[in-house]
Amino acid sequence: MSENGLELQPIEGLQSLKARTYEALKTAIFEMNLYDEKAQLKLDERALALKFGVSRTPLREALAQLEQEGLVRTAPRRGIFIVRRTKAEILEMITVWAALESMAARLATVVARDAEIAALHGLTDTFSSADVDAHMGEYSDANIRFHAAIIALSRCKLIADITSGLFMHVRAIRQRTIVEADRARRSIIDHKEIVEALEARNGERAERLVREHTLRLRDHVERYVTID
Amino acid sequence: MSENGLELQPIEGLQSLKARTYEALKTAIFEMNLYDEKAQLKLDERALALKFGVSRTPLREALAQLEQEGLVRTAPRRGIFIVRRTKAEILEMITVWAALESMAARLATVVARDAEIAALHGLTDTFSSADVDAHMGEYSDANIRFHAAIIALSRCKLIADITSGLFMHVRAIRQRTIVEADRARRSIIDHKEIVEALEARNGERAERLVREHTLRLRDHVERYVTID
DNA sequence: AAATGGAATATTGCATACCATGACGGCCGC
DNA sequence: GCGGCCGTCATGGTATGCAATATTCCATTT
Repeated sequence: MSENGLELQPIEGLQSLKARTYEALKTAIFEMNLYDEKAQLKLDERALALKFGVSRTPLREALAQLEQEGLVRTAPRRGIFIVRRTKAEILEMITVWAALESMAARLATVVARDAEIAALHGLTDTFSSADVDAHMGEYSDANIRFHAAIIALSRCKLIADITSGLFMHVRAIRQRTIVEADRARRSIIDHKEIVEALEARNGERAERLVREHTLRLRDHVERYVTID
Repeated sequence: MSENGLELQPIEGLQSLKARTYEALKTAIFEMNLYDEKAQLKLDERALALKFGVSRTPLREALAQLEQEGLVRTAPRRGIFIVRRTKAEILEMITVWAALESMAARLATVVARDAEIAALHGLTDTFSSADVDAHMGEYSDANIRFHAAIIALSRCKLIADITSGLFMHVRAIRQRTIVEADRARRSIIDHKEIVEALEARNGERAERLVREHTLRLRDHVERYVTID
């Protein structure tokens, strides 16, 4: 790459402390939400500042951003608390997801190129209904990428932004969700029907299929997943 | 209320400077976007701190939140810039709005009570197609409240939050939009059909009507509204 | 012994001072 | 005369210190 052999990737290493602290906190909060379950939801500014090796100022600015994003809630003289999503909130997120992805599918039938839609086959055809049980992990990955692909095909950056923000909150639950085999089989069928609708440029049908598919996920979570 | 007759509401008057600065900046940015058109997009931390009578610290925390929200962008040593939305971004926002409000209408057919749906008549029946021309201002208000009411009926707080965030960005454009009389007449008819679908508890139809209604607005903006 | 009030402590909110860095202008050299 | 380089200045980034307030515990009183 570089003429003198030095691996100098476009710097990128030196952002502001605020930005780096923001990212670090985000992942830290995510980790805590995953593993520590009921553990300490209370954070301490100075302890965090010490832990990250920065002053309280950039840390507080990062916290202000996270508060705006709804990940933490700061109570004066009480501490900073990690906001834990209730099951109702998770369900609302999946509902919004359904609305946005179904709209994305509609848009995709208008703006996506044939080749792009055809590429979706690579995320569905590799899994036959038979061997889903054996490769559940891989399928879960392909599942997520399939939905992300549809959103990308819509060319709507705002939908992509909002859904990625939602995904960040939901993935903790999603990983906890036991995806039974029969749901996966149904999912695969759904996906193939969605691809067919996209290829037929049938916006109404694609939208409806995606919506129903995701709303089924919501109902499943509502019935069988327990949070807290 | 209180046993000794004293009317003591929990003070509530004093928020943190950060919160108040945040609100003040938000409205200030909105005002600038409305009137100053091409005017100064560059802000100065110290000048703003002086203007608001606070130190740079709470001001910067408020700016961090606004940056997270996408209203401003801060460039080191260059200044803080008000982010101006492009027309494409506005169109994306209306598209997302269509997706969310149509989903809200669907949800409303399930969870809303009859009385709540009936209350929508108060926002539509007062305007006959005839006298729309005379009371365009009032109609514009009722129009906005009608859509807000549908979202409220869905009982989905997340949809309400996201759409109110979008509205904040779009209203500057919405106010600039010349709502011609024939669009208003069409709009009234649409609204009445939507109320009918809600009363009939026809989720599919309510969703479709709301979606098409809002997507028509998008197409109108795309064709006839110029930004910048 | 229990309850209440006060004091001490701990923790956040805010302000100020300093630092690092990029922009801009002047000066020097070609 | 023009262009490049260097120095100064302006501006956002960071650290630290002080003030305000909530919490908690202990002492005193009933």
